[in-house]
Amino acid sequence: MMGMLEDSLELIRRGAEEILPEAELRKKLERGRPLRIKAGFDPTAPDLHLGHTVLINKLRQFQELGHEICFLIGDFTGMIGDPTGKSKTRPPLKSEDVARNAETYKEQVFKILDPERTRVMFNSEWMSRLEVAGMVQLASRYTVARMLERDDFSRRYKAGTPIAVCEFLYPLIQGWDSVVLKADVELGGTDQKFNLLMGRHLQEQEGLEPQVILTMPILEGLDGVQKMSKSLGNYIGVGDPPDEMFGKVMSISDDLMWRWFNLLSFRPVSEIEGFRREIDEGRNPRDVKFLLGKEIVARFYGEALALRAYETFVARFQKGAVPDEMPEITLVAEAGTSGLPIGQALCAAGLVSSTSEAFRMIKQGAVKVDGEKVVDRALDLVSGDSCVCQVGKRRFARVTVVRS
RNA sequence: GGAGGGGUUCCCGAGUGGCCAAAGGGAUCAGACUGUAAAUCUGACGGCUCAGCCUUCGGUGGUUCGAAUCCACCCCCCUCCA
Repeated sequence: MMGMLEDSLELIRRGAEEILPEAELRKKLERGRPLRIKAGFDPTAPDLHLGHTVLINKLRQFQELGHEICFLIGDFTGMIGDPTGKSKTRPPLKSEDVARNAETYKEQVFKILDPERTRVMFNSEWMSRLEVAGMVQLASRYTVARMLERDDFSRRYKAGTPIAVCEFLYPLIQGWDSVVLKADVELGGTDQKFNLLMGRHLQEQEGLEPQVILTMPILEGLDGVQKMSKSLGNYIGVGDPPDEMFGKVMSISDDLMWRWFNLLSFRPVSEIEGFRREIDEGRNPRDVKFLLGKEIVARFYGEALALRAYETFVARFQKGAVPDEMPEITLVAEAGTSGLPIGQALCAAGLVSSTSEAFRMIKQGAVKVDGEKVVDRALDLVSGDSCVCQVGKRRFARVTVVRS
């Protein structure tokens, strides 16, 4: 029995940044009862991405250890917008946006979690009943000075960027969720630490046993610098098609690859260290990145599709093949003309954002039609013909021009 | 409530009457080199019917041959005082 406890703690610790206080977690585990594990998600992003999965994978581990997961969707807090890590106030979301986003969360999270052992909840359920008086009372539980201790609040305050008063409510509400749920453990990113601790504070005030907090590192996005997020466009969505998912993994830097291995791979730590040694001894890092790409695609699509994504990648980029699948676009030439000017065609096909950009790309030798570099910006795509248009290495479309 | 400072192209940030589609940096995109890496180098980076033309400098009016630059009012942000 003791051995099992140690094994559980070992698993829980893997990848975690901090467990506060770890002694309390041990005590809770020793009781041998399933714990209520809470994790809150802001319904601002319409799609889950790999950054979210760092935390969700951890939830799943708890689940496998027999604990109960509260997957809390902050549909109420979403109306405020979590200020964490932002340099400026986020515009409040419309309630219909929140609802729609929440639905996609719910659908996607079960790609990883076991629905049987997951309670999906919305904090509007109790928050909308709190009313203004309750809100005021909640707001009286904490002082402005202590609020300003929070990292990003103090930074923004000092830097002179605005902080909306309602942003102070965010941590309070998140903490109150823990009170309502009687959470034993709350998980969050490291940037959530303040909010998670607020839960402890409020639970204690309410005479409850305070929750243990567990923070997970924030996953950097494709750029390797900023945290992965939809709004920064540096993400891999769990719903991305296999080829795209694989390609995006391959585009990360070698340094970032290790970070991703650390936080996303289920491989034993020793195996990952082995890869490092092999690369030091001359193995091409690309080949190790292939393994990471396959593992991640396989997690969402299975081994077979992962293998195919890999093969497609090799064919496409190592052998320079034109992709099998690309958007098929039909464009209409103006009446009385024999075709469509290349600039307009590329723009209409969505390969460039303006005809100005099209001309620029042509000038820079980035445009190919049926594999041939375009040098003449006056070129027309002839009506009735179908051709493969390419801008740069990655943007393709099969364009057919028809007479109006 | 009072005093002062400020809002410039995706971001930061120069520009204080014509030489401004607006310096510089970042981001981004393309080309070269590669491993669709990273780093580096080169170039581009408002739009269009593209050697020309049209629309931008918080908003609305005004002065002027001409305004991002001057004036008036309005909106927003910051700082200090209360």
